[in-house]
Amino acid sequence: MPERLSGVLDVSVDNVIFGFDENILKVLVIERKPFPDEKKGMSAIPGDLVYPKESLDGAAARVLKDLTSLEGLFLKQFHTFGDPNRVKDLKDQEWLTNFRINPERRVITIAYYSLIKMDEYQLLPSYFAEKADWVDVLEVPDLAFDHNEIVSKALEALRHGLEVDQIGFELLPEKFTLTQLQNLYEIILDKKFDKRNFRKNIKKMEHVIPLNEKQEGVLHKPAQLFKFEKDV
Amino acid sequence: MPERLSGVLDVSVDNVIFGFDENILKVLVIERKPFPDEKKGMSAIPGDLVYPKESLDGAAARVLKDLTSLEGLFLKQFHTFGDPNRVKDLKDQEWLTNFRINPERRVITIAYYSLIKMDEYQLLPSYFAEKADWVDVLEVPDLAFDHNEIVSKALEALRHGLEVDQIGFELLPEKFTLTQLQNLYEIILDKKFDKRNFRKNIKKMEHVIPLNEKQEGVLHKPAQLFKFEKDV
DNA sequence: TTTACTTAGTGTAAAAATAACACTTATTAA
DNA sequence: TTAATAAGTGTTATTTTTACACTAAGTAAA
Repeated sequence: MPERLSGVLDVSVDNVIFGFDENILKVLVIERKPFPDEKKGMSAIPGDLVYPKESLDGAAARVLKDLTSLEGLFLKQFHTFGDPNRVKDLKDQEWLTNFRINPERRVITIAYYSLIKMDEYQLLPSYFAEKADWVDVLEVPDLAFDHNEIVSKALEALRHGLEVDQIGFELLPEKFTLTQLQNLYEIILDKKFDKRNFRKNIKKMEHVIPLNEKQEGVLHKPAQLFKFEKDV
Repeated sequence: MPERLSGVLDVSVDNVIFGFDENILKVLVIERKPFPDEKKGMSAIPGDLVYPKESLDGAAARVLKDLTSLEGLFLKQFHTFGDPNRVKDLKDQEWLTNFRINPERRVITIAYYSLIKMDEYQLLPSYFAEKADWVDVLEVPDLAFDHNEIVSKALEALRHGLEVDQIGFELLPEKFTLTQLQNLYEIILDKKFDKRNFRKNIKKMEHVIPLNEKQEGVLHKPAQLFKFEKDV
């Protein structure tokens, strides 16, 4: 009978939150409290251990709320990371010693991503996080553990998800213009589209519905507004 | 400071192994040893707890080998299942009581799938598995825990993977005919293709290489053989 | 009231990809 | 020689994708 072990691994969730704004795509990183002899805490993405009785999706939502105050996001699981040597850095080990009951214990982590409109949410750092901040997706700093790898896999998953699952509409104002929508696609996919062809494609989507309203307060020809209808 | 718990979850891996044969797609299920008062052990897909020092991919491979003797498969992680109530069935609980050190402990499981040629592998059940058998993918029996859900998600992932990642060529003999290849696609995707159009598409794939050889021993016009070249 | 500025909005033609379709060919066995 | 079987092959119509440039509607300033 093979060796049988129990309870020697910890399970965490980590969230890669992408923030979208008219012109840019960012990632949410938190900064840990520094140690007494440190200038600046290490940066990381918001994640923490899963409680014994909660679902993974639930844990992801709770942890995110605890660390950043963000709630109500659509969090999509995309990969589980479990390299036994995920914690290579000395600083990371030190941090674990201070904040975990079993710092030496191996942790596997289930990673989620989400995409939100930056300006609709306020980031309020918590007990654990010195601050929570947006960083450009192309200039992600050195992060704790294997978080840089997690972020880059999340970006792949996000791009894939935008095309396949039509995530993304949540990011726009309730009433949006086609130019705003095109912007969103271009920024996330890092790719330009032809205006006319883009609009032709959108017109095929049944859940993008034209409204009898126009943009107001702009100093040029006002655009028609559209809304997104979830269930068709 | 929020409650912080450690070591209260177990981590397992589960493998959904699809077996392909000229005409059919099957799934590998194992049958557990029955209890003394049972006629027949419950069926399940091969999975077990992860050891403290092994990678997840490594655990998936080891567990699979232990339970079925299959080795050297390409195992692809596709989802992690962690519902706190994964174990609903009374029989499942009973089984855990007999075979796990901490039977009441919640288990999250990282699921993998693979696809192999059935006739190239021999299934040898192990200590834990009464037998290991192939069942038609359309007639999967009631399985332990949430294994039915895992299998159906795996099938989705497989179909997606066949088109996107060109998994699938491992399934064919080293030298194969285009009809065999078409068969494989048709069975896995459960969909018919036009012979001529299919062949046109294959000719675009640089890694499918025609050989100067023909099929032998068939009682009809022998087909040209092709091979699959991994790195282009 | 005219002009300048800004972004919205629109159609067409060429090119590429996909879909539909049926007969001839090479081999073996009787 | 014939019958049986699966292999192999091209063309045309349809659909999808791409490339491309001017006019329209509103605001603000002269």
